[in-house]
Amino acid sequence: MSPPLVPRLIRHEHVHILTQRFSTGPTVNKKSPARRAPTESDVAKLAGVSQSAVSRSFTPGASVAESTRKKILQAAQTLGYHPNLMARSLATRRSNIFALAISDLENPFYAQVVKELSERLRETGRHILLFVSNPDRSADPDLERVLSYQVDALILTATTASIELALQCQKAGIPIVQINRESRVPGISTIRGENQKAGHRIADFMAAAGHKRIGFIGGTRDSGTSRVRQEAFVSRLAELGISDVQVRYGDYTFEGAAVATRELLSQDRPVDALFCASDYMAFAALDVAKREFSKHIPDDLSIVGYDDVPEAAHAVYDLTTYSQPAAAMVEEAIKVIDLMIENPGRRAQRREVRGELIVRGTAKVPTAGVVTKHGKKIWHP
Amino acid sequence: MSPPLVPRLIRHEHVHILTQRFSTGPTVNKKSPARRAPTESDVAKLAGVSQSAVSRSFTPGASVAESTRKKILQAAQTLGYHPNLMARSLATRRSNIFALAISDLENPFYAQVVKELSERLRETGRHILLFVSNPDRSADPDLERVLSYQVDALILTATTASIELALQCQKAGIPIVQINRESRVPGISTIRGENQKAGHRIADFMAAAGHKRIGFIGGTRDSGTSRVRQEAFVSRLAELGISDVQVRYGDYTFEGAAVATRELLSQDRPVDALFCASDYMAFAALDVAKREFSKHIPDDLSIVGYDDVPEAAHAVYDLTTYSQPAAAMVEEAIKVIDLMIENPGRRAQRREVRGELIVRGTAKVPTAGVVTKHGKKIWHP
DNA sequence: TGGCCGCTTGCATACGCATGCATAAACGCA
DNA sequence: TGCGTTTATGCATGCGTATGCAAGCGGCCA
Repeated sequence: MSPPLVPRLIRHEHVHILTQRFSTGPTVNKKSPARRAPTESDVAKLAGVSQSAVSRSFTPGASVAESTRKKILQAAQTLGYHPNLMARSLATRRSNIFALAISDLENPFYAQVVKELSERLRETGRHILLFVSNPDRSADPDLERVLSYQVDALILTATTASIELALQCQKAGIPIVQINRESRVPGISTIRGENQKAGHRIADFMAAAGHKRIGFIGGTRDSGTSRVRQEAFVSRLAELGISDVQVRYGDYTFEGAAVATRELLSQDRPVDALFCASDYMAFAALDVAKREFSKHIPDDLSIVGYDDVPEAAHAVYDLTTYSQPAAAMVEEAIKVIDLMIENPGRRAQRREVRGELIVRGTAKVPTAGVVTKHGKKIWHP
Repeated sequence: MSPPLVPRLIRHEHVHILTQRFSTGPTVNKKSPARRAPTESDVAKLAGVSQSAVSRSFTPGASVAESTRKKILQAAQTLGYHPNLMARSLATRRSNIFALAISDLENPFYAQVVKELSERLRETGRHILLFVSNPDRSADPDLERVLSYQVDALILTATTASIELALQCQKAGIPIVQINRESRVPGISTIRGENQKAGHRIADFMAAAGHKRIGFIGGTRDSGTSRVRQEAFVSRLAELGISDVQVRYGDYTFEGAAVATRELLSQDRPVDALFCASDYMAFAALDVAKREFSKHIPDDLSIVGYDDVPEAAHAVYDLTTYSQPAAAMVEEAIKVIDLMIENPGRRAQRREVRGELIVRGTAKVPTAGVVTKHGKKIWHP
């Protein structure tokens, strides 16, 4: 069964991979790479205490003498012990894992949401189990799995979840929060920006700047967020006597927005102001307008975005936009979740996070109404 | 040793009920929202079989009669049973969770890596536990936690891991793979693009197009990937008689690259060709060059990026770049990991994923060497 | 000195699932 | 019909941690 030593060594030198193959087999055993991880019992043995003492040493607020805890931590250190969170979750029925379902990762706003969420959760020792879904496919079959992983909560953003899933989660006691969505699924809490107010404000802003022929580039046709912004925008413009509003959809994609912009600028009487339902799409619009239509911004065309992603402040974009602070939204989301975890019977919440119309260089500015707040110029008539 | 059967059952019932009481809150109890999730035992009881039969029904390849499996699945269905993956992980010592450590989410390349990885893993029933790290802080304290979650593997990208962490993981039998990094930490497998070849190729390309005064915008100063590209690029240019190469660092950020570009274009004799170590930085360079310096691209200035992110193909950028296919890299990474999981003794692997110099509109094209491959124009002299 | 109290510690068991082993059932073949 | 063989099922136990309960221990006061 075990070949003589010399051939094996020779083989090792020559055929690297082959020797490696044998390393797990029953013959070779030089340094047992898959040693099992130390457990609390191992630590206990080394420290001369019981397993429960070790457990308590790792449980904040548990009753252990300082002296023995020290001894135990010492032993744990030398063994390289790390608590097994799977086992802990089993016992405590709490995983400290949040599921995050998302689809639009290329959009910097959502990248920021992920980042902020990860940061905030880490502060409290929790982590993210990621579900990236395809925007054109239902995320449901995937999300069913959150019921198997015993996640403590489910956060949805740029994704849909069916009512059935919501019900199942509710039955399982898993709080659900959606960020930046308007849909009102019972049992799902909602954190959103002030979509309606923003629509109104931007309409006022453009009208006050003297624009007459205005365009709107929405996200997808079934996006509630986009719809609310659009409706508020269009209706307020109508109140102001501007009823000729061109609407296109960019599907929240870069290329889609570029196409929409081309359409809006290729008409006989092209628009002279454009509200895009996301900064990401506004960037595309900006590029198309400047490069393909040689528009001078903002003299020939005003562009306003939505989100105020970090890139919007960069000199190359300098985008006028309505802010929707990802950090604040994430914080609210976590607050709501913690509330729901503490208090399971609680009803779903709806919260709105405030934003401002940030005045930068891509849109004509009305003569009045610009004020400075926290170092930023905002329009607040 | 074993107490009579009846008392044990009673006690069991008591604990059970108490837990329930507390979990719903002691006061209200109208519709018990936090009902405990059904377990295999519950399903077993309903189906009139043993718990192990249920377990086997959910284990592919286990020995169960088709008739009873059907009965069991039926019972599971009516109870709304979902296997508890924490418990399963405990028992099998496999979580089907991969840890992904990442920092540069705003860079579309990494967004794509996340997306592809998520997609591929889902196909085999695995998921991502996300660790977003701050680029200017060591990810280590955070990554220690991967040892607590019993992840099956650790994937690093746009992040560093210390040798200590690598050793700990190795001891725990957790494979580590880094994507798009050049550092040679023993025990960490590596998937990378052809950084060196790319540096050479782009140097040849620019020289052949007649450029004389050339710039390079690297990532961070300590990025191995960037360094390899730079060294290959600079040394090949030197061989070709071009020794005047300006080097700046954009820290892989948009704004950083914009600043670097301004420097390179503000000089007395500004560069006429620019190689950026990532597309994301190239976008910034493009904008600065066009908007702030009114450069006509590519007549006044050639810009070449690296990565070939989806945006690079968009009409508004139309960026000439060296490709580094995220999907292929992710696939290799998973292959390597699966190999290491199957075969724990295995040595770390280093694999290189091929790319091409994709010819688009932001750089002057040499008279010879352009061929079409898979519908893309590439430079292959 | 005796008794009470508070702090530590260990014991036993539960968490939900997987799996080796033994047993029972079904089947095939002569 | 009888026996060997395969297949299906249940039992018992283990995975690593948390925690209620009881016992031990020391201190403090009367």
